Amino acid sequence: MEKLSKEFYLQNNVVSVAKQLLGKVINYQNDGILHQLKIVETEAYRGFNDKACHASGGMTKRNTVMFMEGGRCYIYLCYGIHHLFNIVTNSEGTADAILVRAVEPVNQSDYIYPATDGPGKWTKAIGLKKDKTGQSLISDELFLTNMPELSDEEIMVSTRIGVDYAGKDALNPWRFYINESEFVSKRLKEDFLLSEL
DNA sequence: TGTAAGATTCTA
DNA sequence: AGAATCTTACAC
Repeated sequence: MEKLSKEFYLQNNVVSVAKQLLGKVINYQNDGILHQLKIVETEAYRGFNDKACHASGGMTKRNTVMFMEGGRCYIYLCYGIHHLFNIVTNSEGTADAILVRAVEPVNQSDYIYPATDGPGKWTKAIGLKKDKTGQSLISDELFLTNMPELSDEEIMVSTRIGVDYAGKDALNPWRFYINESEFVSKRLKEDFLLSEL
């Protein structure tokens, strides 16, 4: 499959890119194994005007990579335990990023993996940790491959999980997931299909 | 140097 | 519903 190019990550609408990422495959070379995981759940975080975003208070040591040019990963430690993986998008100076909340193994033999139905779970399953933050997604070690775009009838829209502290911004419908996937981390009763928007 | 708060997960 | 667990950010 074709590797996603720099141009894909440089798009300036992070909410749109979060939708486009559904169905695409994360390829991660680790321990001599090429892990291939299909993205089934994402959340968009906007650098500007989004209190839920780590960059809303400006640049810090942790979030510096979010301000860099799109096409890198931003991985941080959550609750002292979980390594959460984000895809940085847009041009340099704009701190947009997309959290990958759930994936499913591509190959049948990969189902030996531990659970991959949560943002902290899937990174643990393949040994992807915060020491890889800033890593290019156009590298041989870590990259995404393209897949046919999904239709609006297959995509569910939702509010983002665990960001109540963000007040009004917590209401933004910026979480997306593949409805038919068994690996989605959480379903809310108010979620709806993108085609019904 | 001290402290409060997590983009979560697991258990009771 | 509550604990686990520790880095990060920011106040003093």
